Amino acid sequence: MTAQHASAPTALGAVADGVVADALSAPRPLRPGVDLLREGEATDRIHVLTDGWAYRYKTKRDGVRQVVAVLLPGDCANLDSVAFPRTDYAVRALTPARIATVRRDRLEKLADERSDVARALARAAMAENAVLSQWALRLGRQSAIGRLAHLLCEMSARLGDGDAPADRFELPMTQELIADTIGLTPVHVNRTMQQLRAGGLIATTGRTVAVPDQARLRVAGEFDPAYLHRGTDGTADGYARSGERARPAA
Amino acid sequence: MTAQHASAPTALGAVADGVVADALSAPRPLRPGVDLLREGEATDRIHVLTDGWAYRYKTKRDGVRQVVAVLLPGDCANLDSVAFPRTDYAVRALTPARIATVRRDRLEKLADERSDVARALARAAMAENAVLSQWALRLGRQSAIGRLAHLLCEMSARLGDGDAPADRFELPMTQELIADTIGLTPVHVNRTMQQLRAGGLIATTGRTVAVPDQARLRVAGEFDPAYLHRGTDGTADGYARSGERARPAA
DNA sequence: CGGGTCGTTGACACATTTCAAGTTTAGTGG
DNA sequence: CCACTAAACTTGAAATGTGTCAACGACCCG
Repeated sequence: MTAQHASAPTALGAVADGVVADALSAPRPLRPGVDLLREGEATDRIHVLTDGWAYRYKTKRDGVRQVVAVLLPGDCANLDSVAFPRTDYAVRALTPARIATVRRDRLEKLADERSDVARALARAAMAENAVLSQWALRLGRQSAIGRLAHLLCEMSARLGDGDAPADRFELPMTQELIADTIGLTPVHVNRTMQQLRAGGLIATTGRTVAVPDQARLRVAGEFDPAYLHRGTDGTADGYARSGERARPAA
Repeated sequence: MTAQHASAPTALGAVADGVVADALSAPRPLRPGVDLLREGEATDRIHVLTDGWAYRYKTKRDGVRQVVAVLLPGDCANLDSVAFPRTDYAVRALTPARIATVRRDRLEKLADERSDVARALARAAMAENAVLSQWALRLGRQSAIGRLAHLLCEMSARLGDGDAPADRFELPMTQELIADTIGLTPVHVNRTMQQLRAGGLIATTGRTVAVPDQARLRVAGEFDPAYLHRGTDGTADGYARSGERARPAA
């Protein structure tokens, strides 16, 4: 990796990673709870999280929130600002974090000159798409316990190493934030979490989550990591899928 | 427009439109209820809907569905197949439809040669992202009546002309499909629809929906069309936003 | 030690689902 | 053009998952 500042590979993928990473500014620290971007705000920079956790969220006029992405180091906070300068979401640090940036015009120029950069941008956007679609399924059609299990599976997978999910990880999200992520009430998240604990699906100590049996948690959350697109990457995408088929057409 | 076959502009935007449209195959007809793509299937083609309606959906093992996109003429069925050959959703025709395709390798080549094509792909993916985020907010945090109103606003806006939403339009979706789109039960969609009718927010005759007062429906659905990114486009994005701000940090 | 955030509990309200009929509409063949 | 069928839409009553309200407890940090 030829990165100048960033300490983790970005979500842009191997090829374009070096090029873009070199263009990133030195990371700037951000305190927990502080907004990196506000809803409806215009920005001329693309922000990459290099350390810590952050999240992207949308707010209704009554103040109710929905988290639409949990960001880990390497993730891009506002990828779509490449195309649409004005964000329709806010981004907030969850833990102490560090943020590197590239100016949009610089990234546009890079994308113009190097097609692999442009394609990496497209690819990253499409990967986010897959995650958001999965969240839609979860929010629209899964029970409280299923949604929570699914979220925990996702975090475990993302925090894990390659294909191996983390069997034990720090989850700095408060129950309120989890609620805003899976579309529930904080109280109900609490109760649902107790169900998972009672069922032996997870164990918690402070903010550490332990997953004794990934398989069981995945069943509970109906989780299949394919949508995260973290496999042996490249353009080919090495997941064995079960050839499920849709309901016959009427 | 220099399109060879496609009769409508694609979602790729003005610049790349011509180039890509020229590469599209002649549209092939598709009967309602037939799957264009199945979940987990690999494909080497990008499909563009040229006529009719279609939808993208995901299915849980128990058969429960969630629609993750409603496709109108010009929309791309599987944009992300550019990066990930295997789709994690299915696509099905809702009305008699027609589909044009480009081979992935051909599109990749185009994207490599012409950075405006690559950027149009990225832009299209990011636009889908914005819609999916909005859907997440809707599914996670809106009441039944709000979700339905929001969906109707969205369809009205998309079917309208430029900035002007359609005050009257055909909605070929069954109540069951609407239910699968907004994460409700068909019965409840029915009842919710009656509420909207009773409140004078919509009027229906067969599958024609009339919206007597867009403003009122938009209030009910907490709808702001900005996320659709259909304004005076280009890279600059001409929406006036209200400078809302997030809740103070802590 | 004090104040605040976060987690936990209980009792209750309510939106939405479920189940189980009908009724209307649209399509098809005689 | 009518009879027949299946799909779509409606309706009602009862079950239930999740939300709401309100309080208390645990922990952390200054």
